[in-house]
Amino acid sequence: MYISPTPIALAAGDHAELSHSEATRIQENLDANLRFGFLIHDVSRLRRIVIDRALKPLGLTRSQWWVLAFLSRQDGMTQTALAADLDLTKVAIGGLIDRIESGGFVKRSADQHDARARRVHLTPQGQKLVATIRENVDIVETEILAAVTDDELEGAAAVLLKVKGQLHAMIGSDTEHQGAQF
Amino acid sequence: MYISPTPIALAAGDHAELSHSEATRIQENLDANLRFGFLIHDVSRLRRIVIDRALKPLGLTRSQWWVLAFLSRQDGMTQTALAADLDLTKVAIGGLIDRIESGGFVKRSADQHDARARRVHLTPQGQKLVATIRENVDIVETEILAAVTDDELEGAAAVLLKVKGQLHAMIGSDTEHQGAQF
DNA sequence: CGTCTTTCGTAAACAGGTTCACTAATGATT
DNA sequence: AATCATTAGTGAACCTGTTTACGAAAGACG
Repeated sequence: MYISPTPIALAAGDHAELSHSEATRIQENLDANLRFGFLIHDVSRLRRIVIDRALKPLGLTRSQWWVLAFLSRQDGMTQTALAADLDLTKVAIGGLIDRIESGGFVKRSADQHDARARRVHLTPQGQKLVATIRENVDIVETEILAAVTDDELEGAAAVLLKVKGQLHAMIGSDTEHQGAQF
Repeated sequence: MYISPTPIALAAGDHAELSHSEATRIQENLDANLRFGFLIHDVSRLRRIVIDRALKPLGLTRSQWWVLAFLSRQDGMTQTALAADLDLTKVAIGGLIDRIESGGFVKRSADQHDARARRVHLTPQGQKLVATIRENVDIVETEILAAVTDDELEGAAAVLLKVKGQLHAMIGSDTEHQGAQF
């Protein structure tokens, strides 16, 4: 295992033997990096909570709504196609659709030309719901970002895009698709 | 249920009857907002994947490491205290510690003064591991942010902090604690 | 026409979260 | 001292995701 030459035993509490300025500068950079990671994590988590809470009275979770949203753009997708678009495994999609189907918002049907594939269709009930929910999500999303200006948003988005690109590069070229263009 | 006056039937594909400039301007703002939400979500998800993958050979998950990290700052916390610091429910902490304990990195002990409380201690094995893992996480975190400058990072962090504040306000004053000061 | 490989979906077992309901112990209050 | 509310931790049921393993159908190719 590779061991970093940088002394990081902060947690253990001993960084007394280092030259102050240099050690703290490095440490501060590391901490800034870590803090940014936590910040991302926190914002994402809180956003999830807020949106889920807004959706709860409508009887759907955010993941389930997300599936419906994709289906409303292209009805009758196969589960594999959905999995690719939503960046989930086929197994995860399978379970998700199980639950949405038991709620009556979606229906599976056999593909005409491929006996393995099962195509997923919105029911009329699902079609009705998806527009309503989209509105609710928009409202919440707008409220979340009410505290920042358009310029700030744009700048932050640009930075996050860079980070996302770097993450993709680290994960490897097998996950190159760009995700939702919603 | 409140229905937004803004026409958002984008998903259904009909926005032809609206005056172009006004409708598209509104729509573009909404889309920008939504895109930002997805971006946050994506970056958070990818970051999770990258860090988990780096930690996997060490035999721990990110959540488990995170518990160890907090314990390394303050050994012998109660589960409830851990739950508050990590922003998890007591149940989640309970299960997490079950798994960490079965890995031998942590040990529960009875509190001397409160028969209900169980204090969680790092084992020597856990102490050894936590420093190593902290290094690995730092390395990965630094690599993730290698593509952006310090200034960009700072600016984006400021925006995210605003968003986080807004999210906290939306969730309510019951979740006011500031989270990790790592 | 047979193999051989790939692809679609599912099952099982697990990690990580949630809420709701419960126990047991503590502490406050009468 | 007896009661009553609060707190610490767990159990059960659920949702969301993973990896691994599999069956069944499709496609490729000698």
